[in-house]
Order: sequence, then C-alpha cells, then structure tokens
Amino acid sequence: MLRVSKLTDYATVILTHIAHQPDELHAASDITQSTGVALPTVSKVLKLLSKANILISHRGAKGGYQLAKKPNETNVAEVITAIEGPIGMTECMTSKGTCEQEPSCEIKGNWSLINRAVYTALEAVTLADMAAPVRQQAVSVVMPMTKETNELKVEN
Amino acid sequence: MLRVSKLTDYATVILTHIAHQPDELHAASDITQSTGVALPTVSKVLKLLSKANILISHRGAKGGYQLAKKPNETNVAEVITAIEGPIGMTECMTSKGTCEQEPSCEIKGNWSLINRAVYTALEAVTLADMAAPVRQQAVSVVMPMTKETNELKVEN
DNA sequence: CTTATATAGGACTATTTTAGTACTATATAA
DNA sequence: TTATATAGTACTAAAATAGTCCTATATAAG
Ligand code: FES
Ligand code: FES
Repeated sequence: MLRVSKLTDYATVILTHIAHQPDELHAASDITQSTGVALPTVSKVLKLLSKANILISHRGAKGGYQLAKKPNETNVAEVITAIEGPIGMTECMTSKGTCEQEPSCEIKGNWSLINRAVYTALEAVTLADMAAPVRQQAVSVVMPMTKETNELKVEN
Repeated sequence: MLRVSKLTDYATVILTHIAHQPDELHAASDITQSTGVALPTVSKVLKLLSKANILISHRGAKGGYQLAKKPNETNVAEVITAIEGPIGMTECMTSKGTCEQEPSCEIKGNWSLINRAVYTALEAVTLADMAAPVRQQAVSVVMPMTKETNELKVEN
C-alpha cells in the first residue's frame, strides 16, 4: 500500500505539535498528553528524531526537546529517513550489490527516476507546511519520459 | 523505508518483459525462465495483475497472458495498486474512520496533499517508459505550500 | 552532596505484514 | 479424452514493525 510506518506518522504529529512553540522545551511526558500517543512510543520517536539532528535534546530536570532548525528548514523526507532509514522504492535502491539480476536489469534506471520524483515531492513539504493550514502549490519533479516524446514536457 | 513490496518489484519486471512483445501470449512458465523469478511467485503476480485488468488471461493449452492495454496506457501507480492495494501514505488515507484523533487532526490535510504528489509522480511513468531506455522529463505535481508564500511557485 | 527528573541506549516480546508454497477447480486446444 | 494452463483459495514461514522495559547518564534544584 506504499505507506509510511506508524512511527513516522507519530513523528509528524509530534513535530507539528512542537513546531507550534519552536523555542520552548517539550518533555516526552508533555507530548504524550497533548498527542495521545503512549509514552514509551513517544520516547522512542523523540530519540530517533534527536539522533537524526531534527530535534535537540536537553537532559536532566527541566530538560526536553526542541527543534534543531526552523520549522521551514526540516522537511518530510528528512523525517521519514530519520524513522525508517533511507528512502528507496525498491530494495535495489537502498542496498547495493544485493540483487542478483542487477547486471542485466533494465528497469533499475527507471526506478531510480521514480525514486527521485517521490523524494522531491516529500522534500517539498516542511514542518512549517504541516503546522500551517492547507493550501496549494505546484512543484516540479524530474521523471522519465517515453521514447516518443524526446523533449521535456514541463520546464522548471 | 518507504518502499514497494518485492511482489510489486517482480510485477514491474514481468510487465516490462511482456511489454516488449505486447501482442504475444506469455505463459507463467515462460516468464519464470526469462525473469528468474520462481514459478509459484510469478503465478501469484500474474493472477493479481489479471484481476486488476492490467493483463488479459487465456486459459487452457497454449494459453497465457498479454497486456490488456497498450504499454503507454498502464502506469506504475496502477501496478502498485494492483499488487498492494490503494496507495495511501498514512493509514488514515486508505481506511476511513479508523483513526481516533481524526476529528482534531490538523495534519491530515497535508498528508493528503503529499499523497497526491506521490501518486502523480507514480502515475506519470508507464510500462512504455519502463521498457524504454532511461531519459528525463519534468512533470508538475500539486503540493502544499507555506503560510508565507501565498501564491503558486510553479504553474503547469 | 543528594535527590528528583529527564534523556540515551539497548534489549526484548508481541503483533502484523509479506513472501512463498500448495492444492483444487475450471477452461481450452488438440 | 487428455494435456495444458489459469482461477481461486488456503496455508506456512519469514521478516518487518510496534510497542515495552530496563539500566546508564546528565542536569537542575534544594
Ligand atoms: S531488480 Fe535488482 S537491480 Fe533491477
Ligand atoms: S492521524 Fe489519523 S486522521 Fe490524522
């Protein structure tokens, strides 16, 4: 079904919450209350985000987490990568040399382009976007094209 | 890691193979030989693709499968949907009414836009593209935008 | 210095999803 | 009638994910 994991979904909810008060410290226990996600799970997500330098942590009493960068400087692709690891639509994209039919594979190149297109789409959405009301914009994405149409359809 | 399942990957390999001879019938046993994928697995994939009307099946002796449409009329989004079910980045996208925090959820709208962007990217690639050598093109995708930039960045 | 608080890190279990296989029924060409 | 090939379904095994828990470490405050 091509979906992100639950943890990633939690991560966006949590980060969106934090993005509303970017300068304050947010303890895991506070976030549990405001999001409804169980404490151990919240804790796990926060650790992963901290490790990926999306959040900065402060230990000890009165500690907590805050955004490492401005809300518009962290995007969804980074969040997904922090929780799930590198984004690659097929196994061959993330784990090199594993695939037996790699030498003769003719579709790898196209998957790589699809990959880039999806990544670009995810990269275009920031925490600021998530925290803000929904509006619309257009973004250009690199894609493979058919043999027949030998020129760019849309230029950016 | 945001990836399609192995079966989906097989499906693209198989369909790309068939797309090279769109008018001939391809039996599961033939496809096993030319792709290296185990027969029961090939069989499973072909059945799913047939059920989704991406392939047409012919039973009995000298039977097999062929493309239901021209190679450029079937896209990757359809293939993924055929094997994995509806494409939705989060659970809330595909299974309505399940999420407890749906009423108060402020990020659903943005996930919906991300979803559409990814879908558009996948929709833009056809079997003809997969079968052809890799080239480049640009495609426009609808995305959410920040509060500040209240106008379209790129028009298509 | 001591205590309470909060994150860091890792290990572990349970659950869910995916992959792969097998078997029976049905259709068709020869 | 027989050989061949798909349809449909059920089942098992393997892998990924989700969720929990425990111990160590850092820090603010009394
Ligand atoms: S399927 Fe692995 S490299 Fe193409
Ligand atoms: S998280 Fe389920 S609707 Fe937003």
